[in-house]
Amino acid sequence: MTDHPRAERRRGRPRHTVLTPQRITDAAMKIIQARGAKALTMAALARELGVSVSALYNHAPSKHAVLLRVQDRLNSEIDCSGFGHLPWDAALARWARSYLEVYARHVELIPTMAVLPVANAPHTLRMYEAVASGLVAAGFARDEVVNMIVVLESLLFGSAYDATAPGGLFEPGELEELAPTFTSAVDARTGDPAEGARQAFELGLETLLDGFRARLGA
Amino acid sequence: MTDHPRAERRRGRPRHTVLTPQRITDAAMKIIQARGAKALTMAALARELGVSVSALYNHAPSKHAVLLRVQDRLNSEIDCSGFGHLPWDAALARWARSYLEVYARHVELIPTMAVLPVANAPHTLRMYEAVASGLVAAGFARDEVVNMIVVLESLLFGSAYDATAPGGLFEPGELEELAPTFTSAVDARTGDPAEGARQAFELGLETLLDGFRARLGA
DNA sequence: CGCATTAATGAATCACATTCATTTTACGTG
DNA sequence: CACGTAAAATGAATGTGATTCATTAATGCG
Repeated sequence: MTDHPRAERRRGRPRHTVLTPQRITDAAMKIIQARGAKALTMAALARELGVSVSALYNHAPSKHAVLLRVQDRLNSEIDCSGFGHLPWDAALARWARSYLEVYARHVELIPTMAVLPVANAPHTLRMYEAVASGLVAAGFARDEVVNMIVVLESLLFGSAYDATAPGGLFEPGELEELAPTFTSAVDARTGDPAEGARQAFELGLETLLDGFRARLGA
Repeated sequence: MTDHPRAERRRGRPRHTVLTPQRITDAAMKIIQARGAKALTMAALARELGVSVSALYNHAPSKHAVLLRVQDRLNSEIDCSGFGHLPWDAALARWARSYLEVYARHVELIPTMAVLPVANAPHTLRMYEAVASGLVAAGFARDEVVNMIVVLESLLFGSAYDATAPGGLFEPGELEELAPTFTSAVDARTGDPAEGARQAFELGLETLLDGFRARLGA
């Protein structure tokens, strides 16, 4: 009983080998990827890690805190590689498309994520730094940069919602005759909801990029 | 016992006088306005109406259904009066600003609202009809109209989130030195978070309107 | 009047997050 | 090596909400 079977390799401070922020986040991501965000309960997380539920609360003050770490992990997947290599608008477009892709996979997290403070989220901060310095280097005014990011993120979150909305989000149903023009506009849209959402996103993105380019000239 | 004390005025089908969709929605709105969306529980709703919780389930299949009715009520407050009177872009701007105003008052509802199907929501449908016919009358292609609406709504929901986000959404905290450019961009922003959000919304709105005008020319 | 339908009720049930008192474990020190 | 301490882990509550269900009351219709 003086030594235990597993995990006593490296000297120094092994301490808690099971419940580390890393592993908790790993397990949370695993659950989300396998069974969706709804399946991420503290009980499921504990089971995944082979500990009791209450043990988690020694390492994370709340489920919300766990979600913040998950978000930072997610944000690290967003492609910021364009900034510094491509022209600012191409880099921004790549970033936005990648961002959409990541979040469209986890729409249920958006309500949590969208209100999340940036503090103590290193990957998130690194991402914003890449975008902000790309834009500043391109010549945008410092006080515009954050607003540009907010606008693009808004478009993005909205499109991500739309992308995974249950098929007939815009189907007027029985009240069709109340809204003939709108109904015909909906019918004129493409059938695949994900494709429709992507088109809306592209419309918004390109329109915004045009506007930003124009603004940079002035 | 052949007649009861209250509410037996009009002939025809008075039936259930207490729990009608109207009154349930009224009570829900009252609670939300008084104590916020978090306070809207089935228990609170039942208490407000003076009935038991389970009684509600005879008139609404779920809380979600109640929220859908609330949303339709909210949407009826959005100002669509510009369409038909003003130029399309002015009408669209008025609509979008009013929309933002309404939802910025109830951010907690957005996650529910944003995924809500339009079917069986008469006011919502009336609103979309006004916008869609305004745009079609202005000369936009039918298959663009819905995407334009989606884009504006995305911007709008995003800004509404941002508008009520806890003060330092973008404050980098301890990790400031990781993101110097971003930090200075955040500092260059206006102090009041609601004002900052409004500015972001205006930036997006005006940029989009410019783009839409250009698109109409081509 | 009697029956069928609809409303309303209170008492479960279920799913979660979170708290707490207590025990277990690990580790450095005397 | 024993021991004390602090961190880690535990299981058993607790609390909050939504939702279900069997039962009872009322109401309108033939």
